[in-house]
Amino acid sequence: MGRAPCCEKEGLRRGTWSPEEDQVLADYIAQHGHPNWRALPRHAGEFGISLFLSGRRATEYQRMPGLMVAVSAGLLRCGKSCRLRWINYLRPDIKRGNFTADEEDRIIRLHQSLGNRWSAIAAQLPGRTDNEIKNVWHTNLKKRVEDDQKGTAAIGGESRQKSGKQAKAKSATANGEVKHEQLTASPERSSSSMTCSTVTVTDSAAAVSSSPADNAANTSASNGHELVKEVSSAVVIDDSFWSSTDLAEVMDLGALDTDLSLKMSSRNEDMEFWLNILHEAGEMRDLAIL
DNA sequence: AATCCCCCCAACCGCTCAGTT
DNA sequence: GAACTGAGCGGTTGGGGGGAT
Repeated sequence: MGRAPCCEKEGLRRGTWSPEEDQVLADYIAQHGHPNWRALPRHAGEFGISLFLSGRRATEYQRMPGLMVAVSAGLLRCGKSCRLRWINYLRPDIKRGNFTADEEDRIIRLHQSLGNRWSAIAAQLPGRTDNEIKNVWHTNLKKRVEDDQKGTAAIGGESRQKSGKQAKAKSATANGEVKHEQLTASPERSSSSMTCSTVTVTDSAAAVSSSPADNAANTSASNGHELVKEVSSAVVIDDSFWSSTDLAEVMDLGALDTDLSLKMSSRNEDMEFWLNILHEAGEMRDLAIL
């Protein structure tokens, strides 16, 4: 008997995750964890709706219309895709940015002893994912090792440096000029393990937050491609903040500004507007599933 | 300025393994 | 022990950015 697919393929989104999807997923996992990846996409959608109805994500929903669609439709992703996105991208403890020379050397040594067991190698490098290590091996380290084995020391030394193209891209992120694709729901995405890191949030996201935790909640939850475009003035959060703060705590939805619901209550017209969108999006979901 | 081409990396696919019924 | 499910792992791919021409 053939193995059943991990999920229904029809109606599911593929490809790059949108910031809205990231937020739905991160919100849900921060609150509920991920006991069951298979069921997570549906539950995440339901949870997102409850957030909307409670007004806890008022600002985000107003700023990101796509978020409502993403939420109301549920996460139209298979559980496997959600798991991968979380593990490789959204997890709070992921260290982003360049691999240090020490990390690269460790990867090479570990690869010599462990082979292509990327998860085992990743376990020895806190903050690094197996996928990331696998990528850096195939794009950089493998060639370096091969060159070294050929005895071409000069090339080997050269290969330690990123290619000019890559180096430029990385330096851009180190300067806080986060590229469209490279901004992720993980703040460290824009940081380097060797350099400073910055986190940018929009004015609106910062405006509704009265505490550092709230700021972080908005930052963690609302960063995304579109948000970068929208940045008019950045709020910079130091690396130390992220390293000392647990995302689950940061994203404790109960800790969000309690005045938010009051703010929402003064926007009954907006609520009605969004409920209409919710309704329409629900119909869209039904169509997608069909 | 336009086009080509290389390279990076996020994400998908298919498989295995472990747990459950 | 068989059947099935879900999680995790490693290989692979394709989109897109950016340098080269």
